[in-house]
Amino acid sequence: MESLNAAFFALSDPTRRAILARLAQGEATVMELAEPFEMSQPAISRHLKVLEDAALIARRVDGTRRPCRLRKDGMRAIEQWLDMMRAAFARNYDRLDQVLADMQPHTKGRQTP
Amino acid sequence: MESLNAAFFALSDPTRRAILARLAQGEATVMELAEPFEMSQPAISRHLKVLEDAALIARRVDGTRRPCRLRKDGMRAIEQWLDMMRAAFARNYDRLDQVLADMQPHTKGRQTP
DNA sequence: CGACTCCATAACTTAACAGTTATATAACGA
DNA sequence: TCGTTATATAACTGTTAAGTTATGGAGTCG
Repeated sequence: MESLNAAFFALSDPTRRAILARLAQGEATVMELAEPFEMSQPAISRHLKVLEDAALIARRVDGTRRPCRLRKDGMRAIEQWLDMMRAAFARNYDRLDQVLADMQPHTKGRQTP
Repeated sequence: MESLNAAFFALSDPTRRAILARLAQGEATVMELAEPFEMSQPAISRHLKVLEDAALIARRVDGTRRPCRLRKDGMRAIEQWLDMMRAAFARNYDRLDQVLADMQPHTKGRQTP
């Protein structure tokens, strides 16, 4: 899925995640979103474009402003992928020995003399 | 927060997601993981390193092989972030009037105090 | 030992990203 | 109309990513 690439990539940036967290509380304009960051407005505009292309936000037109709001499509795509992974994992993970193997702190394996 | 960067970034690549899907079915060596892809072995090794740094996989030592398996830490971090977002969103989005207001670009007046 | 397998690392190239400043557009307010 | 605000876009720069080939080490097996 091509859309997963964009969605996961968009979420890999802390500024963009912060923008999404802000938008979870409701609509906000570009300037309002930019305000908390030590970053130029064009930089924020580009982050917003990344989020929009990932179907994580949508914008509407209000005069000279472009209020942004969350869009759930991108999130849903991610959740579906996670569900799929979880299911596949659970299906093959019933074996207790593998569960136990997973619990060990990441092995360093010292076979080297 | 820092780990979310790495985890989301790791998942933004389709090759890496395919590797994870393969690992959901059980352990696999580097060569086994590389086999389905039209890509050199070093490329796969680097993808594996990205996944490992993101706490999405772990490797163990078995002779000359390095079998990889899924690790749930990275996934869990992502799920927690998604839960947090979902909660924040639901908290501010339950009110139907806001949903409706959000749908209609009705207001054009400024609220500037 | 010597050849072969498994894997990692280095060096390199190409492309994409994240930020900047400067500027353009469009709506608003006076 | 003119100045200001809100936003987008362009052009540029430094950084990082993803792939390649080449190579080397470590373990296995004849």
